[in-house]
Amino acid sequence: MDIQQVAKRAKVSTATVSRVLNGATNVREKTSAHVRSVIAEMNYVPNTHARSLRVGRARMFGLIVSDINNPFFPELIDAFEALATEQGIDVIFTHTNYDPKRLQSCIRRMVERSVDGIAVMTSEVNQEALDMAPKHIPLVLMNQPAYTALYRNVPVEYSTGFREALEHLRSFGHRDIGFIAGPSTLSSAKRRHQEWAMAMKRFKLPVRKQWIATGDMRLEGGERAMQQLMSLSPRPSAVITSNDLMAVGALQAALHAGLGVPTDVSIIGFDDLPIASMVVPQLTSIQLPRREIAARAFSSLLQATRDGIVAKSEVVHPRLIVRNSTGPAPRP
Amino acid sequence: MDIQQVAKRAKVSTATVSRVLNGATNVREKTSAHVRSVIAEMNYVPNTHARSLRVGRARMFGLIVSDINNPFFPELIDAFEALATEQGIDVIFTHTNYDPKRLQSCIRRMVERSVDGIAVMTSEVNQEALDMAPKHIPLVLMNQPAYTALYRNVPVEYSTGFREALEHLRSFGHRDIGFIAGPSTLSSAKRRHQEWAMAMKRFKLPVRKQWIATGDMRLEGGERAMQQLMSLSPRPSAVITSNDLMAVGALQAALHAGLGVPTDVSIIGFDDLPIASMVVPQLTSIQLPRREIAARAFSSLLQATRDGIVAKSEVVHPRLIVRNSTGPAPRP
DNA sequence: TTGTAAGCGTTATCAC
DNA sequence: GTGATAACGCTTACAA
Repeated sequence: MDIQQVAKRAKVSTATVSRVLNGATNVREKTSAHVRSVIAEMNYVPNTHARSLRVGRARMFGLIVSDINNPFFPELIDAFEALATEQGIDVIFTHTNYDPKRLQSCIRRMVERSVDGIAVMTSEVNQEALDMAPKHIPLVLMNQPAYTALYRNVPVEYSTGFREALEHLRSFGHRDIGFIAGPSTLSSAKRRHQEWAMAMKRFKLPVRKQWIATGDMRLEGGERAMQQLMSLSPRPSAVITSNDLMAVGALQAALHAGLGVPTDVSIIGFDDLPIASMVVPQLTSIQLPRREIAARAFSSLLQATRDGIVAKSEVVHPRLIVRNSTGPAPRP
Repeated sequence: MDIQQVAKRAKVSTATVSRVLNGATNVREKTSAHVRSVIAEMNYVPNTHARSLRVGRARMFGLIVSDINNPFFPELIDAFEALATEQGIDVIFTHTNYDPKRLQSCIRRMVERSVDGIAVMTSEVNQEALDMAPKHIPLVLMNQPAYTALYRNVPVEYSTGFREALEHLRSFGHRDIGFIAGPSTLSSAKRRHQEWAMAMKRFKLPVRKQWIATGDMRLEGGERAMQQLMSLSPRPSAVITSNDLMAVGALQAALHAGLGVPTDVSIIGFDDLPIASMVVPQLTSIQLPRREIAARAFSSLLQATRDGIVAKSEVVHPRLIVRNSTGPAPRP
């Protein structure tokens, strides 16, 4: 079933069918209507491979994330896909499972499909993998300041989030603020740790080594880190964590240790995942606006394919979502 | 950059390059090695559109789910994609947001890309949408007994899960068991409700109308439904819910009402989402084996494309994951 | 406004 | 073993 058969049945040329298919204006309305009816009647569906081969563009974007099982990503994917669909662009999607080798093969496969652009929304990237993409395919990265020279970027200004968090805690009278960091091998975790420390200094709050614990970014890690922090004397009256999963773990550890949240200790997470509003007490969390990140990435790619102009990389700002895991500092 | 240039540079014909690319055996090893080195040197990547156009198959499967934001799906997608990658098959992925109209356009877009098979892993399907796919493209559905005549199917035997759940509760001395159902407009929710009722009858447990409440499949709905059930007298000593989100809501409602879980009331969820093990107490839940569903769907499609034989649709069995939200029935 | 025909990059057939 | 070449289904000059 191809355009020839439609043409024959409609008694026009393939060129005319093609014009109708692509909404060209230089077709008599009567012809167009007739062709459309034949198309419908025959249940004809054009072959995208032939079109892409001919046109050189595929009307397709690649989207790569670290880990679809990480609740951070589904909403990002959703938003990206919605925007793409709106523009008649399909999304071919893969994830790397945090494996740099896989990033490389992901990009390669997308290049083979000659996608028109690739959004690499992983927390880690490496030059070797990015090199798989020829220069004419635009790439956009998520918060990778180190690569802005060669690629588009969606920068995330973590500091805004920490500033809001510390303001919030300070307004409740907290001064003794601990941090549960992620492994320093993860660049995003490292960055969050640094930004927290900088924000603390800016607010002239004491940064004590022993009030910084490290977890594995998972619930259990948060639990253990919190146990450690809560066994100290003096111990922090508030704890900020590097992600929500560890915050949930910290919450459970605190409750388990007989401490009230937020009466004895306040907890702030990072990411604002759906889980944040499902635990009791609901978690105050620094929200990374996932839909906004997706939107910026998408429009950056779209611009690149449309007119080749490099978008100004507008910065995305996290913001604090206040719920019930934060409250006044306990009297000493 | 195409196969011609590689051929010229390697001083062979395009046919030979193509043979090397596709691992044909009838190429002298020396020639093959030479061509491969030229390919590497030139950083040549074959064009999949041209190949698909010529070969007629795209080495690509379509995967459609209801809602990527529903934590049920990411693991399914992950598993499906992993299997596909193993076979050198790409996955083009979309979601319908539970919109039947969107299912139709999703399938249409996949047909345009001439995928080799489509996994429709939505809880709802409709004939009109499925009709978009020509007969030569195999479709596999998830638990849609009504469509098995025309399409492949991954049947899910809900009853196993409910049987295990009721056995578990009965061993704890529970007889008064309530149910929080989903809206009967959702076929999966309806099915779960029916299966629960049938299992109750099989165990000769009393099914009381007032012990069946209805929620919206979301946390809030479970909360309200549980409030309703807990205000009854007598009230059930255990409650099974139609999904985990409502179970979490029910859990919170119970705790909020001053009832201990499981000391005063036991709760069992359905799906075994990640959240089930993150709440306190951790939720006992009927697990739908998502990876297994994905695997069955994938291998069914693969078989269809390989040898056209219709796979026996092996039934998937849910099973009970026992955690801490269930315990002995309270003494009356 | 419509038709003709070349060509996009592969692979498969046939010849050598 | 290797090479020449005709498709695959579409879009787009160019011609009419």
